[in-house]
Amino acid sequence: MMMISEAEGRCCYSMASKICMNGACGATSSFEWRKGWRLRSGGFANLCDKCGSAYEQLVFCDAFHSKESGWRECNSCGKRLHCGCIASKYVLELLDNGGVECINCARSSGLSSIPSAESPYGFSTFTAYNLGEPRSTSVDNKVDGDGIDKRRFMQFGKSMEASGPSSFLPSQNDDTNESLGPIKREQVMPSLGELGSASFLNLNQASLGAPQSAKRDTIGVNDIYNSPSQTCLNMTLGAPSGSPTLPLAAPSVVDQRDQSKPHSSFQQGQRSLQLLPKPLKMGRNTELEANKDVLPQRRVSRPPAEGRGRNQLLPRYWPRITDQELQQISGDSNSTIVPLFEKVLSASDAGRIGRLVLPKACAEAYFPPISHPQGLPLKLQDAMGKDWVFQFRFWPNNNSRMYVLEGVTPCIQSMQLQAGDTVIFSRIDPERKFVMGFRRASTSTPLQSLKGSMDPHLNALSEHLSSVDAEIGWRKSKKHGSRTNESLQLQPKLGPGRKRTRNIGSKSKRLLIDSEDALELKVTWEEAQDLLRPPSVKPRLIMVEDKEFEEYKEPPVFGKRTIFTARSSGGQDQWAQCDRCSKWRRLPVDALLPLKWICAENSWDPNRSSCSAPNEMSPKELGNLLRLNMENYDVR
DNA sequence: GGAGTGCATGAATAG
DNA sequence: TATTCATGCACTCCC
Repeated sequence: MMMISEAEGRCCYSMASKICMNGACGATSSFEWRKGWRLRSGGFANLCDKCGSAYEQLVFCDAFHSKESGWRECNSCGKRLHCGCIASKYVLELLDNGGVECINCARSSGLSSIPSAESPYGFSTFTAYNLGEPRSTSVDNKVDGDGIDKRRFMQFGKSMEASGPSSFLPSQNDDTNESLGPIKREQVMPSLGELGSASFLNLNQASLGAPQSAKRDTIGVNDIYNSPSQTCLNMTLGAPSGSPTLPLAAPSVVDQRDQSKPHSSFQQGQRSLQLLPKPLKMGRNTELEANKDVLPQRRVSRPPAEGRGRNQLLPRYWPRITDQELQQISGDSNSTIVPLFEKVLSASDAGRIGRLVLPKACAEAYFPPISHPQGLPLKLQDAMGKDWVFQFRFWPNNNSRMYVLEGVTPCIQSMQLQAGDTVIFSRIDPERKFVMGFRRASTSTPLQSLKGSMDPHLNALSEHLSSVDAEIGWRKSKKHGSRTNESLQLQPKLGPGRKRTRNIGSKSKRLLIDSEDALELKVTWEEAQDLLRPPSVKPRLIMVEDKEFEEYKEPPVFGKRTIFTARSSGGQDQWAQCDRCSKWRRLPVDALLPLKWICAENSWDPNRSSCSAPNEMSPKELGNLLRLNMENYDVR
């Protein structure tokens, strides 16, 4: 057994991974390094079970690996330090020129931005090692910017992937080093201070050939944090600008495999699609399908591409965005928009109380870990490009946590959101900026409204989504175009928040809103009116709160949307599109169709009661006709 | 008295 | 059965 270099330190929680030095083997073995453990005088390295070669030890901080991960050389003293996580800010200072200085040099030169206040977490010192040059064993025999064999990381990633996220999230329990047992998310959330200490681990790569070369630099970390409450998490992270602000946390974890295999969000989406459940049913899908040329893809839920424990996210929180949109949004830009999760606003969320309850799994997967109920300020950009700072915090709840964003009322109001609308949390990479889009409940067409944003990417997203909105052909008449005042007026007497909730259905909202099947019915009142085909009996007109309603003895039924055209000779025709072949068929004006209708059901015109029958008009004529009449689209 | 805060409760859901 | 999460509600603060 080989002795790993002497080290001492404390760790929040971390995954120590041993990777076989034998490139042909590449086996990985990992063990958990738990908070409070101290490593002294080796004992971790041993021989690979697979091939007998010595392991190289990597200490792997699960929580905060960033894209800056890698070996960096101090501009001043030349010391090479492993910058493996955000917390390594405290051993490395980013310089304006993109370089780094070790903290000692930075302090000597007065450049260090790291405050000297006492850490509230009681960590006094930790030990950093100058481990010399990391060896390259990468496939291309080249030390890349990370300085760590990418292939190995990929293998490591595979190993991690295979074992699942929870398998490399050891317990954070201070009190015991006993068998880990089931790991609760709560237990693996490091405190800020813990994260600070975690940086040590990323410095602690022992080199087989020269463990004796390790020089010790004792660096105080009792000055890492002033106080958690003073720490504002700017989600615009990763900019190597040398900004003096402390990048105290990453907005989300970037898996090593994600780093080693960079891919666009579109690609992520492609990958994710393989995991998709049944496509989301949307109201009007019949028409949308029939218009494949204008809407090639359905809006489907996709599992988020990254994040701690993303695999545990419930599908209801999967962001719904099409690959086409992602591709176009990503476009030629170097930036990619990574949809993280979305949430349908509850009455509480949208109410004046100003608290938006975050799904626990999402909060823990994508937002910075917090260990104190007071949480952290979290900066997000809204749909208009305006920055907001919310308090991201949690409440203890039944041995668990309840995560909330506090202070969201102004933002919610500025976006004119209400219960039932969907807030979509995304991230723009590589800027790693969190953005908050939304989709109105009043329309199932994409309305992640980001128009007017100062951010070109947001604008691109906005423009695109808006165009998709138009392209979908889900015509909004003028009376539908804006947020439907009528639909709002359905609840005019109800104040915000709780009382309206009763109408929404309280807990049953999960059925009413979140169910993908139910989304088929997720339309505004006015849109619903358009979809209703009242029986051909004369309604009785009644007045409810100054609104005129038609009352029928029999319930209306959903029918297929058709269009009506005026003949030059007078009279009207009704046109319906076959759900199978997409051809338009002329029907009697009084024909009532079921929601799904195909040519074979065209009992009015035997010559066109088959999908193989040609269109009645040339495509051009039909197009003109439809275009003309779409403007006055009359749905019955 | 209204607004804000923090925890408790219990229905819905997942495992 | 455990967990999640929407919401109720008691308490405190402030005008």
